[in-house]
Amino acid sequence: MDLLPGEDYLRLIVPEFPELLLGRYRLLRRISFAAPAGRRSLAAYFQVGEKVLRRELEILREQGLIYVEKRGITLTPAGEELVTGLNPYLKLMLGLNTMEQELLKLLKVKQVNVVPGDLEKDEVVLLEMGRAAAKILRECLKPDIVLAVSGGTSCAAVADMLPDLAAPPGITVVPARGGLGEEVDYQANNIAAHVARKLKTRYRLLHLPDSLSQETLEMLLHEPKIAAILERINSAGVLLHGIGTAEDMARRRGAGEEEIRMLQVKGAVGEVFGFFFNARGEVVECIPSLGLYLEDMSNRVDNVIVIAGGSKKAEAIIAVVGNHPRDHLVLDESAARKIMEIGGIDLKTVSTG
Amino acid sequence: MDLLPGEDYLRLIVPEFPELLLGRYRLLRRISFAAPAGRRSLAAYFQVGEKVLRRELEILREQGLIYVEKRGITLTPAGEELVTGLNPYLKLMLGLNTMEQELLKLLKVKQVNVVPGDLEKDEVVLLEMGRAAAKILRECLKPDIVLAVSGGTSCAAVADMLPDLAAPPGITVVPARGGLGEEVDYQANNIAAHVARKLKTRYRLLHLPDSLSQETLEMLLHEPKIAAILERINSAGVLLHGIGTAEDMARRRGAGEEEIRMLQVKGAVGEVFGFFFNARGEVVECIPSLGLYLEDMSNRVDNVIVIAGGSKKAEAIIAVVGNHPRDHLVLDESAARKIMEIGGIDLKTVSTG
DNA sequence: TGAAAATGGGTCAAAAAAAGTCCCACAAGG
DNA sequence: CCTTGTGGGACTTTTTTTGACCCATTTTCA
Repeated sequence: MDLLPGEDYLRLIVPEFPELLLGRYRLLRRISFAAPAGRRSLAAYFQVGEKVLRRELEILREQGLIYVEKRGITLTPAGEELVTGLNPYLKLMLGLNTMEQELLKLLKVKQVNVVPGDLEKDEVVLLEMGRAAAKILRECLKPDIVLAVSGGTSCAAVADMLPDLAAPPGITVVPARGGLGEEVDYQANNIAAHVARKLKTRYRLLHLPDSLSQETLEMLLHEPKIAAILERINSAGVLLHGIGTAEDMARRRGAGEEEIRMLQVKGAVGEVFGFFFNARGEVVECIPSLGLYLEDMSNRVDNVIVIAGGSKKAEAIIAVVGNHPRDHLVLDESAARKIMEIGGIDLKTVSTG
Repeated sequence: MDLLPGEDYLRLIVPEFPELLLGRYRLLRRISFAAPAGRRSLAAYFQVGEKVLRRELEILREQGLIYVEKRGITLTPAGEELVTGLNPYLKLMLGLNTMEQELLKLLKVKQVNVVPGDLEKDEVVLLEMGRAAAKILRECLKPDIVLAVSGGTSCAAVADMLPDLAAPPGITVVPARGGLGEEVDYQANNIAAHVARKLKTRYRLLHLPDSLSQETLEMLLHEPKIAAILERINSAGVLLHGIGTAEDMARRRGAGEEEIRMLQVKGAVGEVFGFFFNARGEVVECIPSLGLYLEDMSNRVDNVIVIAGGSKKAEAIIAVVGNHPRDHLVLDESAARKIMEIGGIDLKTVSTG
């Protein structure tokens, strides 16, 4: 008779517990980000009847976790504390801790952080991931280093969730690579600036037109100002980047059907600031631009933080993080599960909606 | 924002959880002791509709915790493991651990063990207490010592729950005191024999008629055989005894109304093998008999284990254990709560039915 | 400033789930 | 062999849940 962890006992004897816990946690989390949230909008968000939501809210109100006022629903201080403080226990309950252990073995990474939920079903998960990555990022920052950030919604979320508290002095924030044809909100330049503002430190941008020819790039490379910035970028001590699926990123950057088919033929599954990888982690294509030289990056950058979520990115994450050493990986539960599935490891844990 | 223990978080966000957990735990515990148990008899036991119980059983069956067969309901191995293994987590959840801490401060005792539930409402609790005390008892046993046990239902439960596994060699089990007019099943002699059989060791009994005069006792004292046994008893290295309320014990031993009124006048609240105590722990009356000399007992006995349950015994427990050093105290949740209430300490914990 | 939209609260009927109450076939024990 | 207790099934009644409203108020945006 070996003693299982108490969480397993709880799940055995009260099987409806994870459902209740998760449902309310997601509700509180949503309120936390969407406050003041309306009853109807919440019901619409969770695709659930208005009355069932009302009952849940009633319970939360009785527990003193939410204020429910004319203007909407807000978290009480107790609710705020709960939604942040519950996280480690929730991870334990969902078996995410053991999942993190497994991912450590599976990938070339020193630390894994799985946040509960599915980014594709609940956008709040992205912000939670951002919060987690932001915490790690702050711990990596040391005086006088260069922090390089990539574009994408994930990194934007990190910037959003960074508390605006001054970082160690002398830090410079730069984009990892410039001119990749992203939407402006998710451009590396924009995010670098955003992060720098939050950290109350300086930044340097790399403004490049999209899709330049190789010759033009060569010429730009000799421009003193650009060369100076590139040098800064390539002396980065911390790198924060997201990972995209090859197809999505190609489309988002305006590739034609022909190019996408070429990528498929070449076996591209993942993308990191303009470089496309196949499943073995080899660069099979890249968008012409300037920035970090990916080839030997892992040797020079002290801390590489990767953030990516959603089950559709599982393959891409394996391709990149499974073949290139990284220090920190932040992902969501659905991506983690998918990676485990592809990796042939199955855990008997509760599934999250 | 201080981090509360996770259990408090769980109670906040899923307030119906303790109810579910406790209900099913009690159900499993009952099945464990009453197996094979019938659906109707269980419903009658818990004073609950047959259908509600049927639904609970359905859930437990789905979880693989019970076998439900024609002959009745039995625990599966998983169920057995759960009902024993869940205990520490349950105590944590109910705040019994903190309660134990408080009782340690309040009473003169080195170790406290509070078992969940109310002995007066659920007889199974007595057996759980017996199990807990039995475990402690075994740990106290060393070769060649004398173990003295008192009478009462609580000590009988300890004997019942002792696994019949050979104890260290040379142990002698004796009754703490003889001839107190108890019902035969709960007489110290009987329990001593029962315990000895379980421990596969020898025992010596002290057969005395009830209610003897002081002169007769003096004479018996000089009988060589009796003197020899008394010497054994007073060399006890381990003492296990229960505690009774003064009134109950007086009645059970056939006292008249007049005597009971006298006890009340003298302020007797508790009783330990024939000695009646007032609230300050002073002996105010005793049933004439032979056995352990209570006065200096605490000086000579290495380990004194006390077992008592039920809220009505709270006063008696305080009187005895609050004034005389004891080593181990096993009690039930209801007694513990009542003691805390009398002691002026209120914990905000969930109440158990 | 004013209208439109969104808020919580309340109500009421329909629907679903739960609960109470049987009876039945079967197995065990005296 | 019969009595007693067992689980399972079926049925009705009751309770709860749910969905779909409307209302008064507040907020928001033009």
